[in-house]
Amino acid sequence: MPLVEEPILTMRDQICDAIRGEIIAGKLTQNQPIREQTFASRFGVSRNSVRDAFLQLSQEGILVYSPNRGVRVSSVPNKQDSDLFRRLRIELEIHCIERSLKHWVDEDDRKIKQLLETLKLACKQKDLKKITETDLAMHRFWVRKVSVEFESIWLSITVRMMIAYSKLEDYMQCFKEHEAIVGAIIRRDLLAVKKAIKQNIK
Amino acid sequence: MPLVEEPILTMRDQICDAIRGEIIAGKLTQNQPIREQTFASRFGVSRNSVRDAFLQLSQEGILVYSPNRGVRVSSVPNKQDSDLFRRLRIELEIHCIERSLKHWVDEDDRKIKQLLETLKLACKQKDLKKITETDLAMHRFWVRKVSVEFESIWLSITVRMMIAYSKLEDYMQCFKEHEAIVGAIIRRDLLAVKKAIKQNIK
DNA sequence: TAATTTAAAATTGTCGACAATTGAACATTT
DNA sequence: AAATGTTCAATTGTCGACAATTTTAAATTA
Repeated sequence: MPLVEEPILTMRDQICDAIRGEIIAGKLTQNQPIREQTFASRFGVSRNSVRDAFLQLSQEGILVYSPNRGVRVSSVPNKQDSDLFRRLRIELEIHCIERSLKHWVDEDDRKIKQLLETLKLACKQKDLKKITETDLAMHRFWVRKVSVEFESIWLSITVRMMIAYSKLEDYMQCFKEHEAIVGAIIRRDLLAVKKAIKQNIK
Repeated sequence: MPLVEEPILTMRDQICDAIRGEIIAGKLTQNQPIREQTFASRFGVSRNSVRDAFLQLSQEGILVYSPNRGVRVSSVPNKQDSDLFRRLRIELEIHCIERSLKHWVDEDDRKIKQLLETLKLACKQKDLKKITETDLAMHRFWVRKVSVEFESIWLSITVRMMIAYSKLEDYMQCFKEHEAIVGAIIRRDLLAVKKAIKQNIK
């Protein structure tokens, strides 16, 4: 039996992750309507399960829900909103990383290095879906380590900023930024972590 | 036809509002399990609609969801978390109020005064459910006026802080704080608004 | 032809039924 | 007696069917 229980991934969560990934990777374009049946068929489940996922993603903010009219991909935030999101996200992540470092163990080092390796590979291969997935997973790691309470707030802020992620140009830059964060974490250099986080979140 | 469309209140939203109200007013206690069938019967709808509401409230953070085990009322955040929530909420609300004041019309003055009157009455009557409802509605007013995008983020932060709202002791203090905010808004005195908001959110 | 009305198809909303899972009470084993 | 296994009731998860609503297309009218 594992010391720390792995979170159970429900069908809903799997569908959410898939749709979120496609949106962030730019496969589903802005304002494009998304049909329940389409995804029900794709995942081989009933519309009901897809509805649950749509509802969750709407609450998350990456989808916009209109009664009787379904959901569509949310629009990218304007500059003013983005700036606020950025400030909120930095404050949240720095808070989380500061707290999580207090209970950081070698196993965490291993996991975060592993994620960094995955990111490196994805950046080399210019695999946008993989890049966004891993990017999200890394940040999620230290947020979730503090509390699932923060995770949903953090996620709803972060996904909005990432809707336009597909416009990312310099892939290796993304890797370097995360390399800086991870390096600082491993050295337990909180100040450097903060600096690296601020440079990455923009 | 109205100039500004009133948002359609779905069955789900109505159920959410009801449950949220009961939690904030302390009728549903912390960690108490909440059954789908209970609320399905109460509202005279199928479990499915209640499930939707539970899911939304889980994403919002006021309920905690465990696969195959349903939902329970979330625990009140610890001091450290509360402090962060407070900072995030202040930053969010001040941002929203600053922006909404730019398009503020007399009709908005009227509406906000009306809400203040409702709050005053509720405080006098010591009607906790009404107080929390109106308090939430007032802040929601200027957040929603900016964008529904912010609303869900703001709500998920705010409801967590309000789980312990039922411990409120001095009712009239609550009214006075909001009177200060509304007064400053009507004078279009942004600095005073900020100050009043900071004093209220704690 | 353009605007309006009507009909249909597509889509979402709600329900009841049943399967899968959990938790609790009870029985069995060591 | 403590630990383990078993049964059963309660609860959640998933599905297909149909109702309600919206969208699209066609028909009608001016």
